[in-house]
Amino acid sequence: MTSSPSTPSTRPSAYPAIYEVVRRIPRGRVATYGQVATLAGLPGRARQVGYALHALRHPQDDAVPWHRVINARGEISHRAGAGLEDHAQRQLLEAEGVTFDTRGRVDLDRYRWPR
DNA sequence: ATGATGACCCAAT
DNA sequence: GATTGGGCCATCA
Repeated sequence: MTSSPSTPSTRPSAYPAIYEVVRRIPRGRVATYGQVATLAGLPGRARQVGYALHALRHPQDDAVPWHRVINARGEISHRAGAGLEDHAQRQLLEAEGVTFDTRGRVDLDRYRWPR
């Protein structure tokens, strides 16, 4: 792409690499924040991944399936005082065939991507 | 400019 | 298994 002259982060969503990786997660699979960070070339910066995803404002993103990103425990992470809106992520994953155990956790050995 | 927060992670206890 | 403490760095007040 003909060079992008440094593009200083003068505005949010300055993580094209992160969105690119998330976009690459196949349907019915999940990835952890740490994985996305590493795959995006930001090893150890898992927090920035979460921040970047939050910048999406959870719209109906088919372009960036944010719901396929979960934490390293296999659980869904959300802001404190999570309400009913947070259940959306679980429902979206279940709709893709991802199962949750009684504790609300996903079996990462089975659904983690890449394999 | 500093200080506190945060869709996190990991090792040690 | 649960808790504690350190690390990472962009964004907000």
